[in-house]
Amino acid sequence: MTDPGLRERKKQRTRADLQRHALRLFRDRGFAATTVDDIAAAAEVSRSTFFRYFPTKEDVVLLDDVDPLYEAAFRAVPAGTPLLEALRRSMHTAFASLSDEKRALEEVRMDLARSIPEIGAVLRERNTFGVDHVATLVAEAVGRPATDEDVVVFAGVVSGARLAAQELVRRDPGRPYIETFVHVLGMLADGVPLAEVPVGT
Amino acid sequence: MTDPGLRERKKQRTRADLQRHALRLFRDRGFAATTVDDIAAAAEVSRSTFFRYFPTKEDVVLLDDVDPLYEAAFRAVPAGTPLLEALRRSMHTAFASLSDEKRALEEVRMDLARSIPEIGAVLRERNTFGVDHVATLVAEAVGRPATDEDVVVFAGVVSGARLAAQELVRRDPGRPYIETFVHVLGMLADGVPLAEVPVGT
DNA sequence: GCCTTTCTGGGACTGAGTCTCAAGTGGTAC
DNA sequence: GTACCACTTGAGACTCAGTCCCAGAAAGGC
Repeated sequence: MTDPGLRERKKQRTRADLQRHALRLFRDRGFAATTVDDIAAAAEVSRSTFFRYFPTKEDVVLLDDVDPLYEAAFRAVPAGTPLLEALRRSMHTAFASLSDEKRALEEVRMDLARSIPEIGAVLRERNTFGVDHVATLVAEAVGRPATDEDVVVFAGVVSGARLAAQELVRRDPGRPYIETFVHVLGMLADGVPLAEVPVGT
Repeated sequence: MTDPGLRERKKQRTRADLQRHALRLFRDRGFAATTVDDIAAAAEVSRSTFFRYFPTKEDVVLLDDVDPLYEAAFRAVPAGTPLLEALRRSMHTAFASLSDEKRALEEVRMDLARSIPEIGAVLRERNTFGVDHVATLVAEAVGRPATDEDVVVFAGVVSGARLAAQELVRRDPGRPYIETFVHVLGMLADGVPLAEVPVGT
């Protein structure tokens, strides 16, 4: 927590500049039509520098200081709360604590994730809500190994809930993503919907 | 169903050749170390031709004649079967009906999906078990619109179950993928595991 | 001020993916 | 069989993502 030093501050600023300009360009011209050269030029650094900060063009969308908040909120839920409810509540409180600026950035990221499939895929992969990440978190919370079958399946269901939320937003744009996710998690508390409904006419 | 004609047969053979050689090269040298030129050369066609058959290098892994079988099996489940059980059973029967050759091809595809993240992501995206695809299928089976919230959430859970199965296989290589998936679907019939377990020590 | 460490810019290189055009091959009608 | 049409292929040029390397600039410690 000591003074970061000039060098470190410059790096943080360069990284933030690159992301800011990149997201703006993606939004205005589209992802494919924006080249890395364009982004580097807009941020007034060289192409080389771009790739030093972000391994790929997709990664610039992934830079994220929101995910840690969800995690912290989850760990802060009082002991004794049922697992699914704990997850649902931590999503809610973490999102409520975001600044307007962060929330706007989050919106753009989500838009891109929805409109550009590759980005959506990468985002899901590396996000807080990837299966193995949730499994690790949950394992810690309930005091079981992360290899436990129940833990992994629970984590899978949570990831699935997120996929469902994204799909619902995709079909009804304008619907707020986080609230939808929270809502879906609530639905699952009553068991898997439709599981017992008979198929056929 | 009439005679496909020489032209059509040639195309099918070229497509199959490209996939066969590509998967072999991927397995032997790795995905990144195999260039499209290598694949085209092995299949004795030009680079241009490769891209006429497959839009990207990843897509060559996705060519799939197995998915339709799952779908057909699902539609063939007797009316009245509970939805989750119907899905579980159709997975089982469809996989049992595969020829040894197809099953081996399926193995290689699954290996690649597991070891190369980008492929895994694309596979999940376009697979039979993508959320919107399952939602469409389920909507038809239970006679509800595909936009129904319950339908989408159910579809999300099924996709999540598949993610969990993949994760379990990843942590315990050698475990058969399809059987694991079927097993996970069975677990969900009793509700979401751990949902009510309290968090904290 | 000087020396070391770290960061940047420039340029060369590989490979994916797109496009265009000319030549080849299957289908078909006579 | 042959002549014509539609479709398919091969070749080459081009753009852009991503990697590598090296020389010079900037920051930190003394």
